[in-house]
Formats: sequence, structure tokens, C-alpha cells
Amino acid sequence: MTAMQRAYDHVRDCILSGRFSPSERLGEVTIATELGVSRTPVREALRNLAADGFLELRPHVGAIVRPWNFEELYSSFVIRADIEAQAAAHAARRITKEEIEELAALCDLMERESDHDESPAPQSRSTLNRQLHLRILQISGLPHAERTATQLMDLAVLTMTFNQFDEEEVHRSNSDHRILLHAFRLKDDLLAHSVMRTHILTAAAILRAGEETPQ
Amino acid sequence: MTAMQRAYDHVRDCILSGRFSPSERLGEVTIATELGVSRTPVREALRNLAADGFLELRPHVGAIVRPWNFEELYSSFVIRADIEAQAAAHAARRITKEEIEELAALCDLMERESDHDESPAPQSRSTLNRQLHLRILQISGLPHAERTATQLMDLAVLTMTFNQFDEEEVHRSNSDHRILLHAFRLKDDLLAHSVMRTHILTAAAILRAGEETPQ
DNA sequence: GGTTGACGCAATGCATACAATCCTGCTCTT
DNA sequence: AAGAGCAGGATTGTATGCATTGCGTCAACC
Repeated sequence: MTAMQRAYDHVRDCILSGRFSPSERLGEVTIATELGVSRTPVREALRNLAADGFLELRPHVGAIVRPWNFEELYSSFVIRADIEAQAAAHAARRITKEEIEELAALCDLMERESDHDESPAPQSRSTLNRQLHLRILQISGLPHAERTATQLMDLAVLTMTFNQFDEEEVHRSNSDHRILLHAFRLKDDLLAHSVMRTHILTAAAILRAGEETPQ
Repeated sequence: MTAMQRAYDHVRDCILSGRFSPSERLGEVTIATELGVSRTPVREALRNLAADGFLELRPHVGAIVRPWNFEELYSSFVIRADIEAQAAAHAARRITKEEIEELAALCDLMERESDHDESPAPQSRSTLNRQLHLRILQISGLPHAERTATQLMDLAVLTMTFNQFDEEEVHRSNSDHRILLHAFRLKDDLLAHSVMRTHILTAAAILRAGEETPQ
């Protein structure tokens, strides 16, 4: 583990946990002394975080935590819906039997976990979900889809920790995955496209519902 | 102009002009001495180029020029088509009269340049085209659409220099822009979506045609 | 002859020092 | 009292030196 990676993870975790509030100014020296490393790896980590959309760099001012209002987050889902739907359609045409079994195994794991009401690892589901979506993006054979969608996905994890699905919504999500697998088996690219698009836009709608009621 | 920016532009131009061939290994010291600067800004430039998709960084090995086969490039167009179509639809609902006039002015410039057969600046059209698309992305109010689409667009400029549109194709492209503006005036988001999607997929098809015949 | 091990080298990773630039608060002036 | 100018400080930009790590090569052993 390099010092840059440590700095990256540290700042990222601080942003996600709310220790660094939005629009807060972060200096290189502050973080460097906090971690006991030099400015060089910290500087590099901040650049990477900015490239990944977590920070905004202002020369001679400092890195400020990117303020992520609701519109910002919702837009990432809208874009992801298009990209991943397209990827699912491509994947449906290229997927092999072995890859289908691989995805099915992931779905089994997720459903088995949902059955146990006392979920041992609360973030396990989101990890498995990420794996599933990532694998489909890889299978699609659209390298840029993989790049951009994973960026948006990791950025969305930010709020997923605050906004948990309830039991009914988890069930629906699992059902979406099953239908998607069905579409893959049939090599039905139109169905795959539509299911994936609905799957993500549904998540966005749930997010919107959870975000609008508290206010 | 910082030294990092100089290094960034230098390496980028070398990649685009073919001076650095794909899969070539680039050392930090090589470029640093070539430009007469220290390793530090070069290092930072290489990171940025990797973040923008031009390079791939391998720890303790070096930066290698990302091999961009045809599939890779084509996939960027497919993704862009979806993103920018969605952005156009959103823009159609939010655009103001002033912004429409602004876009119309850009279209006028592009068409006026097309009329003069002796185009003074060969890359002027691609610059104007970039401005037009970027402005629409901004108007869409989807920040992530702007981020991802511009990344893909800049990456695609790479081959646009080798693959020029002929007169007929330029005319068609201008016509697309005009219909898009028409859709904006009518606030017709469906039309805007479809026109933009077709516009980009057409460019991809032309690219494919130009790429398959030489072989 | 093929394979595995170690050693040397080259390149990156990191730390520190210095320079340039910009922001900020204060003061002086109007 | 409000605005402009200036000085101080803080932050980033760059250079350089040392530490670390992976890779290639050569030789020895199987």
C-alpha cells in the first residue's frame, strides 16, 4: 500500500463519513501532517480525487469538497441508466454460458443474504451489487462504458450508505437481476436494455422519494 | 502557463501526432529532460493524461500509451450518443431564448466557414463543433453529463484529425444542428433526443466506413 | 538444455527545500 | 464610511536528492 493510496482512502473516507463537510477547504499540508507523510503523495491523491469527482481543485486556494446537491446526484443516475442499459444490450449479444453462470452465482449470493433478515454485513449487498454491474459492463465489450459507469457508481455509493433500501425494494431489485439474467440467456438485447434502464431509474426514484420527504 | 500544462500538452500532442506509438513506454526523466523541466510537473502531467484516458500507468514500470483499437473508439461514440441525447432532451426543456440565440450564432459561424471552400483554419470547425456540444451539455443542467461527455469528446478528437468529413457529410452535420435548434425553440425534448442521437451515431458510422475500407 | 535463483540497474515513490503566486486583512486616504 | 493599495501570510508550483521496488540478465544448478 503506497502513501498516495493511504491518503486517497483517508480523504475519501473523511468525505463519505461527513468529517469533511461540503465546501470545506482542504490544504495539502493539513492532510500531510495529519497522516505523517510528505506533501507529494497527498498532492497526488488530491488530484486523483478531483479526477474522480470528489473534490474540486482551486489553484492557490485549496481543494474544496465538491458540494453534491440532490440534482447532482440524480443526474448521475440518469446518465448511468443510459450507459448501463446500452452495456446490457451489448452484453446480451456477446455473453457466454460460463459468464451467465458466473452472474447467476452472484445473484444467488445476494438473494441468500436477503433471506437472512439479520444481515451479517450491511454493506455486503452493495458490494455484491457493484460486482454484478461491473461484470456486466466488462462483458459488454465497451471499455468506455466500464470506465465512466464505474466512476459514477463509486460516486453514488456516497449516498447509498445513507439511503438504504427496505425489504420490498431489495426484493424488487433481486427480481430485476433475475429478469436480466433471463434476457441474457435468451440473448434478448432489447429486454436487457429496458430492464437495466428501469432497474437504475427505479433506484433513482427511490432515492428521490427518500430525499424529498425529510424536507 | 505552468510547466505541468506544457508537459501535458507536449505529451498529448506527441500521442496524437503519432510520435509516441501505442504501447510505447514513457519514462518521466525522458520527457523531463526533453522539455528542460523537473520530473515533478511531468509526473503530474502523466497522471492527468492517465485520468483522461490517454495513458495507462503501471507502478514501477512507467506510463504506456493506451492502445486504442477501433472497438475502443467506436464504443466511445456509442456511449456519447446516449449521454448527449439525454442532455439534449433536458436542455430542450430548460433552454432560454438567449441561449438559443447563442447556439444559433455558433451554427452561423460553422456554416459560413463551410461555404468558403478554402477553409482558412482546418481545425476551426472541430473547435466550433466542440463548443456547440459543450454548451448544450452545460445547458442540460446535468453536471455529470458534461463531465463524462467532454472526456469522451476530447478522446475522440484523436482520430477526427485523421478522418475528415467530406463536403456532403459536413452539410449533413450542419443540417443536424439546425434541426436541433428547431427542436430547442419548440421545446421538443423527444425530437432533440433523437436528433442528437442520430447526429453522433452518424459520425460513428462514417468513422467506421473510413476505418474499414483501408484494410 | 531448460529452469530457477540472485544480483544489478533503472525507474518510480517519497521527502524536503525553495520560488512564485495569490488571497486576506489592515491601514490609509478620500 | 467606503474603497483602494500594500504588506504579510498562506498555498501551490517546481526542483532535487534519497529510498524503494520491480524487471532484466546472467549464471549456476537441476
